[in-house]
Amino acid sequence: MARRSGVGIDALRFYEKHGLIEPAGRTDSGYRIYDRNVFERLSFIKKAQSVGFRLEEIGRIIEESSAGKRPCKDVRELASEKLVELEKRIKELQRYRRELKETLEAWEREGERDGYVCGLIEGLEPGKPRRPRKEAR
Amino acid sequence: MARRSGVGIDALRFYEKHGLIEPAGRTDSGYRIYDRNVFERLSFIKKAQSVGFRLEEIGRIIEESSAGKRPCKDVRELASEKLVELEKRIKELQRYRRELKETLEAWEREGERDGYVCGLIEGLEPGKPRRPRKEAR
DNA sequence: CTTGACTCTAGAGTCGAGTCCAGACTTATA
DNA sequence: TATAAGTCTGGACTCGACTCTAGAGTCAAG
Repeated sequence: MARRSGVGIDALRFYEKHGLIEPAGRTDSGYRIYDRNVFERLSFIKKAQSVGFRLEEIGRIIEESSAGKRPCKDVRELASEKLVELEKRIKELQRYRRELKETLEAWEREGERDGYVCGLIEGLEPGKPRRPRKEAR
Repeated sequence: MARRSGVGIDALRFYEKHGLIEPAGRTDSGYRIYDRNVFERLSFIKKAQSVGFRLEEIGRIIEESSAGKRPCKDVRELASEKLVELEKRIKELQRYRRELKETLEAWEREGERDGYVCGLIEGLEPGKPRRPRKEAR
């Protein structure tokens, strides 16, 4: 399943531990048996992640769904929130991009500038710190 | 200094521990004395962070700078890399936004859809997982 | 029957940028 | 002088989504 889904064996077990998936059964020797449901579940998880849901949220959605509720209402609310967050984040990053680009261009035009450490950076307008993240692989 | 710079006393000490700042001295009782240099250093750090440098990179820049080298060349290289990363990241997020928005609009038009867990999400095209980050405060 | 490639488990480690803690001390105010 | 509020230290903890480790068991091919 790890090979076919491209999810990574440890990730699979991690999902299981957190209630996101459940193998269909075990062999006599204890090996997990996965079926098509799990494959679909994984694809669901990937898609949900790709639009910004955290695993914990995905877990809640799945839970409600198997409890018979239609999770779509909650999903929609969650998704609207995600959208707002996403737009904020994009604006922020675009601001950084603009600043960085302008700075690089100014550098091209002017050569090195004097500054406390490096005029390149000191010439920037003050900005809020940004917390970079590790990228998905 | 924490109050005037808006940096947070623990962050200040964290920077010190990692060689990014250095108090000008100590009082008899051991209290740190900060001066204008530190204030400027902090402002440098904030700006560098805001365009995507990690503390470790900022540290290297400062180090080279105090070793007498002009770090601007390295900074420019680093900055170009940052710009590329930033643009990649923005494109990615824009894709997520588009997908999420379309999905939400489709939901508005069609009402709930059937799906394995929630048609809302299953209707999406496959996408790479995204690792959400904790936002800067 | 051995070798190598796989799986199992529980639990620890990773990344980045801090934040929080306890327990001891210092400084300012009433 | 008592109290409140600040600071000192070193180290542990946080977040999210994995990833890695060790040590043991299993499976297919030669």
